Amino acid sequence: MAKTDSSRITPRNADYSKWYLDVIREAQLADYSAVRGCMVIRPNGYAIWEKLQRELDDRFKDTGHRNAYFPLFIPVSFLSKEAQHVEGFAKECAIVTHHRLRAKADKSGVEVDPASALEEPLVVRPTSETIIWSAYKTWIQSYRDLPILINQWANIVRWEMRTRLFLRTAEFLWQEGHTAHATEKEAIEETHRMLDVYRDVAENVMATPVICGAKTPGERFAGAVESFSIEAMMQDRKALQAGTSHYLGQNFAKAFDVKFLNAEGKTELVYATSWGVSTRLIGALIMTHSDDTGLILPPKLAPLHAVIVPIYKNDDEKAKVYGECERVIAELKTQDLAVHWDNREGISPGAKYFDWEVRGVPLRIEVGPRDVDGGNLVLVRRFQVEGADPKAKKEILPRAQALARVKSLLEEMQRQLLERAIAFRATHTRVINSIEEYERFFKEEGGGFAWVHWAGTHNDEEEMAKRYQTSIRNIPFPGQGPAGSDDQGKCILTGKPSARRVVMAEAY
RNA sequence: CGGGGCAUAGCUCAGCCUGGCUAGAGCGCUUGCUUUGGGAGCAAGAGGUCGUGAGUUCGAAUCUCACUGCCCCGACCA
Repeated sequence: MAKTDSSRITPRNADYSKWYLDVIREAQLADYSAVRGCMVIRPNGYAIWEKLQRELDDRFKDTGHRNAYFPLFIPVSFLSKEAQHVEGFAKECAIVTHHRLRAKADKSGVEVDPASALEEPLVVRPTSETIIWSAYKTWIQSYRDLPILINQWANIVRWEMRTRLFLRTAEFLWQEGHTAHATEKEAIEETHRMLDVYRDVAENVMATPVICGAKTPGERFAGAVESFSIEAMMQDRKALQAGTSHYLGQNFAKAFDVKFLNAEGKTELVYATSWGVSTRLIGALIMTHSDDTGLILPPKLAPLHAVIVPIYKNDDEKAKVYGECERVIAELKTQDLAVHWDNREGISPGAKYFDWEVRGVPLRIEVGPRDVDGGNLVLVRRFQVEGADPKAKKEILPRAQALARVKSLLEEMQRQLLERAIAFRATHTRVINSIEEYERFFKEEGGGFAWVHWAGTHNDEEEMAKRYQTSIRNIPFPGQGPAGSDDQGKCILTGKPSARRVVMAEAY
C-alpha cells in the first residue's frame, strides 16, 4: 500500500516549485540533460507541444501567414545594428568562434583547433529579427511586395543564469512571427491580431485565462516601439507571461535599410511586427491545472483522451474483458478519440489508475467482469470540480450511453478547467487603492493580481520590485478587470493622477 | 561573479567524524510463481573506476591538497 518513492509528488502547499518539478518528472514530460540549463523534452511532453503547435499553426495560416526557416547562426555584426536590440541580448548569447576540433597531442581526446577561428564570430540566435530583416531587405522593393507575413518554428538559445524546466531554459522551442508592412496602421493591427490569436489559444485550447495588455517601457522587447503580452495566473498566484506581440515600428527597417516605393513613387521605411510563444506554455499548463496527484491536461491538448483499464481474476474473465475492451476501443476510434488500452500484465488495476492519473489522461474507462455482465462501462474523470459530489467522479452507464457520453464529458471537463481557472484568478485578484493595502495584500494575504493606479517612473517600478518583489505585468486593455478597474484615479505610490490601472504581481 | 553545500548502484541516501574482512539500504530493474474493482506478495538475480588527479599510510569511500561538475542563496533575467 505504501507509495513508492519514485511516484511521490510533493503537495503544492508544502513546496510549490518542488511540486512543479515532481509533476514534470512523474508525468515524464521532460528531463534535465547533460548540458547545463537545457532539457530533454520526452515524448509525453513533446506530444503536448505538437498539439499546441497544431492549434497555433492553424490559426497563423487562417490569418494569412506562411512558414519559413532562417539560419540558426547570426553574424555578430547583425545583432549590433539595432542599438536597443544588442543591449537587450548581449548578456545572454552563445557564440560560435571556431569551426574545427583536433586531436589532443596526448591523444586523450579533442580540443578546439586554434587555427580554425572564424573571421566573424556567429551568435546562436536568441531571436531572429536581424537575420530575417537582412533577408527581407532583398525581398522588398515595392509596396506590392508587402505585407510579408512569415512565421518560423525554431529553437533558440538564451544563456540564462538560472533555469527551470519549460519556464526558462538555455535552449527552447518556439515560434516567431515576423511581418513587414507598408503602413504603421497595418502593422499595429497585425500586432493586436496576433496577440488575440494567443489569447484565443490560451483560453479556448489551454483553458488558461489571460490578461491582454501593453508592457511598460522597462519591460519592452529590445528594439520594439511597443510590446504587448498575455499574462496568466499560476496556482501559486504568480503571473506568467505566456506570449508577446511586438510593434517594432521602423526600427529594424532603419537598422537593415529596408525601404520600398509606395504607390506615389516615394521611398519609405517598412513597418514591422514580431510575436512569439514558446514551450513555456507547457509550464503554464502544468501550473494552471495540475493537482497533487499529478498532471491535469485540458482535453483539447491531451495526447490521449482516454485510457481503458481491464480488470480480471482468471483467464475466463480475461478473455471476456479483453473482447469487450477491443470493441470499446474500435467504437471510440470511430469518434476520432485518442484511446489507449493498458493491457500490461502483472500490474494491478490500482497501479494503472495512478499511472495514468499522474500523466493527466482526462478519462479512464474501467472494464471488469461485473461491467461486461451488466452491459455497463465505468467512466472516471481525472478531476472533480470543487463542491461537486465526489461520487460523481465515477459514472457507471449502460454501454451505449457511456460511449455516447465520452465526447460530451471531455467537452465538459475542458469548460470546467477554464471556469475553475477563472474563479481562482478572481479570488486572488484585488482592486487596490493604497500602498498600505498593497503591502498587506502581498506580504500578509498571499498576493495575486493587484489592479492599481500607476503613474510612477521606471525608478519607481524598481522601488516597488525591491520592496514587494512585484512588477507591472502589463497595462491591461479596458474591460478585462473587476468592477471599477477602468476608472480614473491616483497612483498608489506617487499620488499623481492616473487614467488607467495596471496589473501588478509577482512573476516568473 | 560573490556566499554556502554536495559528489557512493538507474533514483534517494547510509557508511566518512574515530582508515582495516567481500562497500550497504529503500525504491526501481530482470526472471519465476502466486495475485489483480485504488500504488500486491514471495523467491532468485543483475547492477559500483565510491566525481578526477596527486599525496599521507602496511592499508583510503573514509585523512590532506588541487581540479572538475552539480545544487541552493544573492546578483542577472528582451
